[in-house]
Amino acid sequence: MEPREYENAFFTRQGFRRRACKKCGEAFWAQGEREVCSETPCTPYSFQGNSPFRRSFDLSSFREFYLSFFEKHGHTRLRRYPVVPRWRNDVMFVQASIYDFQPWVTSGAIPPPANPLTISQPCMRFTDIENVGVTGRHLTMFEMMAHHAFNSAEKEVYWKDRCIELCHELVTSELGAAPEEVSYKEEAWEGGGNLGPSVSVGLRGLEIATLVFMQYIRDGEQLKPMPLRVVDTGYGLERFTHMSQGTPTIYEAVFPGILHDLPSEFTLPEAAVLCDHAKNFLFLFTDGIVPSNVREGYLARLLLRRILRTLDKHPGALTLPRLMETVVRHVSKDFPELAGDPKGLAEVLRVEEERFAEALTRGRAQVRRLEERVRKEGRAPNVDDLVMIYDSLGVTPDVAVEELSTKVEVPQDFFARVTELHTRTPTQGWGGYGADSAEAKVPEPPTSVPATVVHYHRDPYTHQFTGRVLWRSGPWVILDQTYFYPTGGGQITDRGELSGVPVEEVVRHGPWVMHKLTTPEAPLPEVGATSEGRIDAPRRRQLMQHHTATHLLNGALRQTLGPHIWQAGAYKGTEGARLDITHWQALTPEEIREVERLVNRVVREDRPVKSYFETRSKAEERFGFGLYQGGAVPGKELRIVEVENFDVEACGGTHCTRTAEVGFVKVLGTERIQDGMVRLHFAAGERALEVLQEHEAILAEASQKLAAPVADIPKAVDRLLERLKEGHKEAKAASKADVKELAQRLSSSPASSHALAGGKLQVVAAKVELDREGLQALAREVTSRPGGIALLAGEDERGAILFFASSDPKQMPARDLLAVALEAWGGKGGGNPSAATGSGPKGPKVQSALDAALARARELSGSAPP
RNA sequence: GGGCGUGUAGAUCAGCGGAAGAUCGCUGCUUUCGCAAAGCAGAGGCCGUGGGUUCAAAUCCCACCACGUCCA
Repeated sequence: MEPREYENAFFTRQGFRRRACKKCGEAFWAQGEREVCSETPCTPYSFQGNSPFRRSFDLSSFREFYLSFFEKHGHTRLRRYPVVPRWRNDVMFVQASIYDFQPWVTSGAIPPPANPLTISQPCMRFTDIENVGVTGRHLTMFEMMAHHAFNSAEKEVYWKDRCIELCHELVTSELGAAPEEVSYKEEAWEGGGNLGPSVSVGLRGLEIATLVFMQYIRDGEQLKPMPLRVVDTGYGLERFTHMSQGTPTIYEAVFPGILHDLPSEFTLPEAAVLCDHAKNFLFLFTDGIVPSNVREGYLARLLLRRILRTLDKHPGALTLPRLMETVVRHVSKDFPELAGDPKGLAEVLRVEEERFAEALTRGRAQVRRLEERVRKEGRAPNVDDLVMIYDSLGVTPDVAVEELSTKVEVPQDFFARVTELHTRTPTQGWGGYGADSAEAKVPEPPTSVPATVVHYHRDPYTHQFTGRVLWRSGPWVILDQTYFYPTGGGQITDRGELSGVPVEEVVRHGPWVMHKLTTPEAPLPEVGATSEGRIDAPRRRQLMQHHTATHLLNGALRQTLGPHIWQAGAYKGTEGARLDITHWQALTPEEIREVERLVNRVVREDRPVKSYFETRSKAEERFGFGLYQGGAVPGKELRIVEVENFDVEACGGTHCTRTAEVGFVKVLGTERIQDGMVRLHFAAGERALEVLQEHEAILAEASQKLAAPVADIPKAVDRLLERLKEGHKEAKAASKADVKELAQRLSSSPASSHALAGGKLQVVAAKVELDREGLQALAREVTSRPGGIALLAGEDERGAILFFASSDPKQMPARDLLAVALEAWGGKGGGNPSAATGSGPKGPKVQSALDAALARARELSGSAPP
């Protein structure tokens, strides 16, 4: 960034001068004669016990102080957004206040909810998790206070000078810091393909805020100006609070109430982990994260497990539920929603604690076994083993060392070694959202084509209409208006016809709804002429029923299982629909029945389903962020779908206008698609009836085949299985008896039985009609007698098989006998002294192989041939 | 989303190319007034699923499924 990027009217007016820090050499702006910047290490930490501010704040009072300051200066105050950004798929958590407005607002797609605005946004940053409590200032969760302004050609709100002026006024005249102590350090900022100048605000060795001016789009080496210039600021609420109190660490300032209420065993480094992680988990849980072994859920689980390990350091002093109760009591004063699901919270904690205990017991046992295995290899367990133990068993090195009988030093860089094992995947850019595969194939219409007017929201029942053709490219057609619903929000496309030509797919692309004809070359009215549209009505009706049923089911699940239920995904097709929800264990049959009863009761009550547009901020104000069940919806206005007194969601789909139209809802099955997530398959309306009819037909068929009434099918199957098992047993016993008898016959027949070594050995050599398994059973029978030697030949589809076994492997090794036979025969094989097997071609040579083996046996026993 | 680990008797696991094992539990018998215990005998296995390699696969290779775990 060029130095002139930092020049502004405020700096000039107030006599700020640009200079290089005498210590770090970096450029900063300040008043007075400062020679070094005000950040660590150039300026040491110097506010503990000596705050630069006039008064002392806690989190609550500073937040209020900040927000009302900016309100006073023309900003609109916004409520916090969820810490889980369901409106984008490139990040798991909100990590800065600007995330709330990306990508739709920052890209200019929709206007900001207010402009300028101010907010205090809870943010998650898990990178510092190891440092919590250790450094005295790290947290995994903090609130980023911010004031944002979005400047466009139409509306200039404010830019660098006013932004810095507001910041400076807040820190100096409002809070009381000496103006010459504050430094504004230059820092080029870049992220997500955008960049611009930025200053970090330093005071007494602490960076307390960052002011970013997003201004350019990177296009290779070139910088292009952004159409929307964004003032993006971030003020650390916890840091300001810390500074205002001047406490030794940030934790005393941020968690005074919780720290006070903890048992005295837990002092600072450990207590900080408890406070920070519990508070963080509470936000995650409230905003819809359920512990799991992947993605966001894994981090929620990690927090809980770190808490449990910390609690274990003082056994009996404090339990997880008690800790969480304390944290809820304190934190919910400012965020009442955190106390909204005490039952669910208690249940998830119980399940997680149980799972952790199990994992630990299993892990410890496996560590002991691993040590034994390693010992057999003739070495002692080493650090690599510990890394492996942690990585794949989840047993931390300190626990593993307890289990091992030999001492292993855990190196400082242990966790770095673990990280090294995992190859880094490149972080995803901004291209991810909104670009589904269907859209990628769509041709780009010229921008002169007017946006499509859509009617399916207002009127989902009209199936015939006329529209003027505005544009066409191959199979793709844009009309001035349409009733066709394009694929979106988990609801699949409408089908139908345009002027008699079948329409196979409809997609939304930017401002247009594009209809795809099945035949690209089909004749259609000229551009400018009108075309008759006809929508496949039964299909649309089924999709509407499935979509409304999804909302009913979602509402019923939340009512039955608790407010932690969030929609994690959904699909509405014609054959059926599915809904994925966040939940920590599989649904029980009784829970499913209860949900079904509730859903169908709401259907019978024939409640109105209202859909209407509402401004985003008003809707959020009225219904909260639970609106975003289906992910974020673009637009200044949200389309609200409201099932009276039951469920409210922001949704762009086509819906029944009364619940009775859904007809009937049946859950067809559930599965745990991953830890912390349950999928429900269901059907509604006509399709539900069809499915039940299919099931009935299947039952009827089963009933007929079993010759039992439907009600007796389970009993009939039980009997059948019992009989099958008995039959199996009998067959096994019979074949065992057969083999026994065969062995008896062979060994008493002079043609196949040969006494050697003066009768101490009995060789049974014979060709039988048995496969490999049969030969083995027979050989076992022969060798179970003292001195028994089996030289058996049999066959399967692929050829002849030899199976030799010996009860006296020392004198009469089966492998050696087989070797002789193979030589005479030309087959392949091998084995050990007590058993050997070979295979080769069928034919007379098999007999000579047996003869050769028998001759060899005679030699070995010292018996002369007859 | 990616890496690693684990799937063998009801349970916990061993075996890791040559004829499926141990411990606990279960059943029966002996002993006892009865219980516990001991002794003896026995039942119980598609060695996760599907391919492949091999004379021979629980064992080696590939794919999939399930569970666990770590990292983004």
